[in-house]
Amino acid sequence: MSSTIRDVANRAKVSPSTVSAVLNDKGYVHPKTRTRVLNVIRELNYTPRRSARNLTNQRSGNLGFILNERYFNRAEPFYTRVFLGTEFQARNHDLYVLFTSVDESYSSPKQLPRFLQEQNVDGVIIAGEVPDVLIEDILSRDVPLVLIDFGNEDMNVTRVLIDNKQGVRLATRHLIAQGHTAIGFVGGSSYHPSGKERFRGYCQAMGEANIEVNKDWIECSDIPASMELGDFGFENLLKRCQPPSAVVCFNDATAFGVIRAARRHSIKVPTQLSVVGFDDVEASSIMHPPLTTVKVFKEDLGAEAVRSIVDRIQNPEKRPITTRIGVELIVRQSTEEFKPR
Amino acid sequence: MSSTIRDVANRAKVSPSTVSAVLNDKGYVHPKTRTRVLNVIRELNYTPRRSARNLTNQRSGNLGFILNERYFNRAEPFYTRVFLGTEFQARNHDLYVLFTSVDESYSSPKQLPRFLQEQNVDGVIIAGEVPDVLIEDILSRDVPLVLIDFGNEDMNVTRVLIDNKQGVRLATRHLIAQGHTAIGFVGGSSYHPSGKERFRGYCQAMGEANIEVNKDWIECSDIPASMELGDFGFENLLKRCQPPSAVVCFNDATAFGVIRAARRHSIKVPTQLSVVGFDDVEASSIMHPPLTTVKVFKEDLGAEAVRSIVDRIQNPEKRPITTRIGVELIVRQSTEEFKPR
DNA sequence: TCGTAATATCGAACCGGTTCGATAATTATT
DNA sequence: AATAATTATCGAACCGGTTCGATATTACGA
Repeated sequence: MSSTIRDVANRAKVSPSTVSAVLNDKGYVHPKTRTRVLNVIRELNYTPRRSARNLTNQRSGNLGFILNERYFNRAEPFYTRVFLGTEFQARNHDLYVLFTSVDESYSSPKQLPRFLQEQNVDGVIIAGEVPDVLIEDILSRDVPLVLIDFGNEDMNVTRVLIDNKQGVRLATRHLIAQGHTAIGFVGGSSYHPSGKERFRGYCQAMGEANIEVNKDWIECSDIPASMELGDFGFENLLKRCQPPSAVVCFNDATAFGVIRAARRHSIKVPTQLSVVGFDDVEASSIMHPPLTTVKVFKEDLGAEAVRSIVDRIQNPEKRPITTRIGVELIVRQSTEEFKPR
Repeated sequence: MSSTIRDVANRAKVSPSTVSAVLNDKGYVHPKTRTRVLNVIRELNYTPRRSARNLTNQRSGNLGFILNERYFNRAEPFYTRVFLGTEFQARNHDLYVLFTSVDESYSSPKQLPRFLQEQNVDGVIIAGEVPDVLIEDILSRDVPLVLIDFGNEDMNVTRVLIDNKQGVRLATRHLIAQGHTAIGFVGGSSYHPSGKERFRGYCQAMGEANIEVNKDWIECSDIPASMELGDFGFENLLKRCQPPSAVVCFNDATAFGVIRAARRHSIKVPTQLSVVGFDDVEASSIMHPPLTTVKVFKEDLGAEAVRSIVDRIQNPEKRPITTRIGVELIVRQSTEEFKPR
């Protein structure tokens, strides 16, 4: 067995409490004693055991990261990166991140993630959409909670959001600057707050440029954001009207779907149709043509969520706040200057 | 504060040890007492605290999952899924998975992941290539270890591997069945064991069909498996000879690179060049044309690794074993019948 | 009916840290 | 020089479980 604090204490001829004081920089320790203890610590290659620390400190040293089963199964590259961001930042706070998924059908506290039942987390980060009941159940247990890319004002929860409106505004303005005026929008239901915001960004940019929005160009269905959403959406749009010269999409997956549908109709991207996405997932730069998109700093979302949750753990009395993470337009080759036919 | 085992004990008029016996199905407990205790447990909504259990049980209840920083930064969709597989299986064993990355430049035990220093894991899973020293350092600490898709025979470590040879054999045979004979191979260095095995699978399939392998068709460079590998590799190949009619690639990323290079040279995929990948990452089905590839059951790799590590934890004396996870050929549209020009 | 075995429950000790009040030693104050 | 304040160290108790030997009760066999 490896050494304990008492081994160190014996060897350094002090009491365990003194060793503890050295380890945690607490109370009075004579400099001479301190170095003596530190030397023994080095000699024995001693590190306090996590499980022991956790028990006395009445904390678990873990953060929970919850993802909707739907995203989980798809291994959504977006949320994966968000998770990596939390993991990275958690190290700075001497915390670990426990990952789990929660089912769409969540309805009772009995289905709460294991780490909550076992009080094995000091706080929880939820990424993306989950059932509202889950959020309520967590809040009612007085576990610090932070939502990433989800939640609304009246939930009274700390949130870390994407600057959706600004992102789509940038994307739309980019198309306008390229001479496009017939600009469509393919998005999802307005249930998810991001959906609403992104649509607003589109409207705002169009308004700012005094371009009238043709309702036929707008396609919002209730399917979750995905390739299918883009594919069916654009297909639907084509049933109604002539294709616009450019389309703003809810996210990259949607854009891939739009491009697929366009290809089916022999509409060339970007020559006949400019397409812009949102997120900048890995595939976007691999695709042909590489996708013009709004880059979301996914790791930053995660990192900021950890910062927020640590703040909430330390100051539980503080009111919940909302942080927005900036975005950046990445111009690639799925958009080009409008050429009248 | 939430209730403890003593609260339950008091309420049920038994001693804590009896409650513990009920919880763990150990020793003799009268059925009547058992139900009484169980009722109180339900009433108080009691769940034993993880940190307390961990301390007495002298275990952490955690598994460590280590990924090379290189893969980590790219959020490799492959290893992400492997991780998800471990997480999922870990639940069945009442374990949590702690994720971390380790730097390419690892050289000293001081750089060991935090969870090892703090003895916060009962076993470690390493996915993909890492510095050999890291493996040695972990083994020398007597921490159960399982490697996924890495390691060789003389390492004497439990491994979970992909059936690489069979996979590439299937892929190559598929091309041969389509009438191709000029079949190239674009792979990486033979340092990674998978690289070697996949190349062997190609050679074997060619041999079995009595097709002579033209060395010019084979391109192996030392770049890590990536789009660049495929791009440069195919570019190099074209400098040497006429393009083959089909190419087997080390993995999907490599295949994407080959397709990019082919496009640059106006070689149409699949009309003029059939391309087959390996892994079946998400992007492969999104691409145009959708990639024919060898599907690796990534979650199974992770799940099997957890099963192996649990086995190693419980039977440390057992000799390390190697498991192979099967593969499946997924035919999409990046390959088609050979048409002589 | 007695002795032994099986059943049932308990209390104390322990896991490896941290905390905090008690105490001792040193220094400052007047 | 006596007292107060500061510095330094310690020991015991505690966190919330589990373990295990001791003890009490019941069942069984001869």
